[in-house]
Amino acid sequence: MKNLGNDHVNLDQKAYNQLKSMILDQNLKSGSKIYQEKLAVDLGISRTPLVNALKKLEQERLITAIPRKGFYIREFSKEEMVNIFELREVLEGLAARRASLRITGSQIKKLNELLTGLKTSEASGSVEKYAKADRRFHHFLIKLGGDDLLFNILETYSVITFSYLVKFRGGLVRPPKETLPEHMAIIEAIINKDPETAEQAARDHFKRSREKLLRDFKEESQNRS
Amino acid sequence: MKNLGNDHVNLDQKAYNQLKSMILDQNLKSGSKIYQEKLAVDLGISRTPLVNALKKLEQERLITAIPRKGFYIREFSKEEMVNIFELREVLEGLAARRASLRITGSQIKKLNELLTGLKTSEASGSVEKYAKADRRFHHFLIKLGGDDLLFNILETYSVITFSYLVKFRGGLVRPPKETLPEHMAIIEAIINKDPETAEQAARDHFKRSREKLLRDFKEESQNRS
DNA sequence: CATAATGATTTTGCATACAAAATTCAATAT
DNA sequence: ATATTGAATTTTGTATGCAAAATCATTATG
Repeated sequence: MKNLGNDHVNLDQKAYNQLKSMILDQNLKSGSKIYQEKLAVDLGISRTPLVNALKKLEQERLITAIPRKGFYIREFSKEEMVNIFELREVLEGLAARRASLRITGSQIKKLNELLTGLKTSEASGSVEKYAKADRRFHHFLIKLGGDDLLFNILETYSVITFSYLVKFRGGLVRPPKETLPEHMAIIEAIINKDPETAEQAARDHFKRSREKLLRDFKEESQNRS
Repeated sequence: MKNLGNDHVNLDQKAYNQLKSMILDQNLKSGSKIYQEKLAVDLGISRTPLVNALKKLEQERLITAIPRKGFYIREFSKEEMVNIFELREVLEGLAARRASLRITGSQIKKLNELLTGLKTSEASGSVEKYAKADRRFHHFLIKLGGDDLLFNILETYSVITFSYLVKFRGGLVRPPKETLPEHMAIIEAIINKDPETAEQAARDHFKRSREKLLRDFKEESQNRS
């Protein structure tokens, strides 16, 4: 029944993981307030580890804390999303550069498999499938090129991007037809172990998405007036 | 109506600030263990807000947590420092780019004042003074070009860099004579509102420091064998 | 002697208690 | 009907209590 023995289960971590999925799955809706006592009971823990997890997520910006009022699921503004794309532009550029310098044979194989995944899901016409393959690709890229530090930062911002896109865009900023060649360019440069090209390709990819997002936002606000 | 009555002092925040200065001033020496009960009493608070502050500093990487063992003041390896410089290279590059696009007249004035500060302290021959002016300059730069997000990340890593350099290098990676012209180039590009040049100048600055650091580390390990 | 075993002490992880602040809600005044 | 007040209730911030794990000191064993 209970997990006795040496492997100690850390409640902070457990709460953190659960909350994170709940936020991403929209089980906790953005803008809504956290009722600590109730949520703690729901999760089967006390307020202590719950609040620890909330504070951690606050630092990751998935949650907002208002002193003496409580914790709220974060809502991201358009400006913030553009800023996050700008950040990912330079950081994932760095990850691509580093990846090209470090990649091994088996990792090249894995990268090619991910590319195949992107291609077949593009061909299948399912945007959702492509979005998933896209996330897998970026995740592998930052794992490849990121040390602990870089990986942690990028992972956080990828999660935010993802949660925003799923909610407001159906998962993608631009159509697969447009981004597939860009993904191929990044992969190619990494496999060729060409750091400059890899960084530039990754940056271009994000820059285009950021610019598209910005255009869409402008258009939106025009249509509204 | 303003949210008045806000003289509420948050113990988490208080503990966080105090711990951070204690770490930077080497009052808590790197590698040493935190004795929660004792430290809490010293700070005049209970373990709860102390542990909250420790967890926050853990996320900022100034502290390491080992489950079931405790919190320890972090020691930075050489590899990590090089990685941090790499990060700052792309992030402060971004900050410089953004700064050049947004800078106002009064900020230009301030920037020129900081430049004067760098020049006079270089002329004075005091490395310590120059190191301080250097920090003020970088701090202003990331404030200028950083949105909330970018500023927070950069601030954290600047603090780490600073604490490392003070401990192991007397405050600087390279002599003022070498870095002063680079600082001037960054400032000039920002004032000229030239984003590409500003980003490149900031990146070059960090790249050179990173390479110098790397060379020194290599030399060190050779001398040791 | 070194090392293993044992018991005592300290420390951590977590739940809980409780005062102070915030919020809700009913009652009353405008 | 709306605004105001002021209990009653909820929620937060923080301290404290306590079991389980880790560490330390001491003695026992090869």
